[in-house]
Amino acid sequence: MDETSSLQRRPEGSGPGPIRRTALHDTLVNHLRDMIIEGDLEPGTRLHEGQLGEQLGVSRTPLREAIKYLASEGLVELVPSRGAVVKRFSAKDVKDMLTVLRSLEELAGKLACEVASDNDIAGVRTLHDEMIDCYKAGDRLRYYKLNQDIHSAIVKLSQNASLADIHIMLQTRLKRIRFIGHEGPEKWASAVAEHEEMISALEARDQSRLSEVLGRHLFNAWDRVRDTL
Amino acid sequence: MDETSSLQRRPEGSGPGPIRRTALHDTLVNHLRDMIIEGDLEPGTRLHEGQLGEQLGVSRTPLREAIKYLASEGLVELVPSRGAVVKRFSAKDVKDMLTVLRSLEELAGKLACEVASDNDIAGVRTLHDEMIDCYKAGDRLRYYKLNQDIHSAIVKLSQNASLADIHIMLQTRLKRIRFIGHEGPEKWASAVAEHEEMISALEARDQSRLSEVLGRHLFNAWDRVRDTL
DNA sequence: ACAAAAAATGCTGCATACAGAATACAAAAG
DNA sequence: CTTTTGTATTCTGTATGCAGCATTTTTTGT
Repeated sequence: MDETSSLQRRPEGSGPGPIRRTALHDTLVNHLRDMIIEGDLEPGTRLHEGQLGEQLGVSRTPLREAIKYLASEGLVELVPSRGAVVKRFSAKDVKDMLTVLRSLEELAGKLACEVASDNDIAGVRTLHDEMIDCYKAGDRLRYYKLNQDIHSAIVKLSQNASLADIHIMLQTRLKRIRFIGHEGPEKWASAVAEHEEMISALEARDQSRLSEVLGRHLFNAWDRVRDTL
Repeated sequence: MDETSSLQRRPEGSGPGPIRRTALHDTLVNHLRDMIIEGDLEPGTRLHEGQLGEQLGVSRTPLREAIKYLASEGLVELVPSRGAVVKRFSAKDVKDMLTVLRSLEELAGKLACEVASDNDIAGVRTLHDEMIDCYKAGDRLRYYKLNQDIHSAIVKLSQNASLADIHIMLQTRLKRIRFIGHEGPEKWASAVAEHEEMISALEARDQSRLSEVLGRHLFNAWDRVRDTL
């Protein structure tokens, strides 16, 4: 039982932490989500309850609950009497998602310009500067993460919970795809340029310009991955 | 065991149906969703596994799975060690949802004008005419349902699966609210007028006009329910 | 009589057990 | 050699049982 690592209820006094230990359900959901996003579970793969449960050191019951949760999130598909399989997205699916995402980010941009505080905007600027550093240093992984953080941050500035929810959901579904699409240097440069524009538009609280840039940015993103599908 | 009706696995040869009988999971999810929407389970209510399960004639396991599914849908909230409670939406939450919904419907309108076939548009017209009949007959319940159907139909015309998904999700969350907001005659009339405009814009494939009407329609919808919160 | 501690109750969280469906395999017939 | 049918295995779907946490009630001390 040495290989069945890391997911079961924390054994003992795990630190003096009065920190509310995250429920197993959440842990499982996050873990499975990551496995799907990172490709450990490829699209079309059947989620084998017995095997997967043993592998994670959890019994079938909480595992099934987590799977149902993910099904509602749209990451896996439930087939009656046959369990769950990792959902496969077609090129059109991806394009459709990006279309919606674009619309949502345009909305978020407009709202953010209206309601965000100067302080919040400064926070985004900080993220942006960090990201630029990563770009210069060629640190793709951290760049990628900060990139996403910035988009999420702008959405948060809109102070619309529902918008943020859906945005995260779509981002999650798309993460798998973007994980693949590693664009070349020239496209990367243009993406960075778009980000520069975004920030300055945000700081100027220029609704239409920010909205336009966000839209263009995502449109280009589609252009960057369309071939890889 | 006479009162525990109707949800357990179909007893026997239930018809000669080669129809794939819906899995219990789906049935449960739909049932619980309806109970929440229709107010059988009010916001803040704890979903008592034992009691609820007995009431529905199902054991706790599938019930818990259904609850997790609904949690991901955003209808209930999971509280660690305390089960699930029906989520309560604040006035701002509703406004935020309507803001997003508006943006999505505007997008759907634009797309629909581009890609929908004449046939599909005719189908929406049919629904519309039916709805008008209900309006004239004062049949609020059917009017309400057709109203929603029309909006969903327009979204479907956009042929964007992701858009449709999210739209349904938001509509579901809002159903509870709309269930309450019974507007007066004058507001009802204006809503009908807006629908007239929608249809004619759609038939003319006038993107910007359709988009504008859809947006205005939802804005007014907010105006209609804002006091009731 | 009031406050604090301790016991008791009820519910959730997880694991296990059992039944039914689907699939894979094997044997037999064409 | 192919096809079909019967059987065996495997996995899902559901029920039940047990342990731990939360809350409420009771008891005890001042």
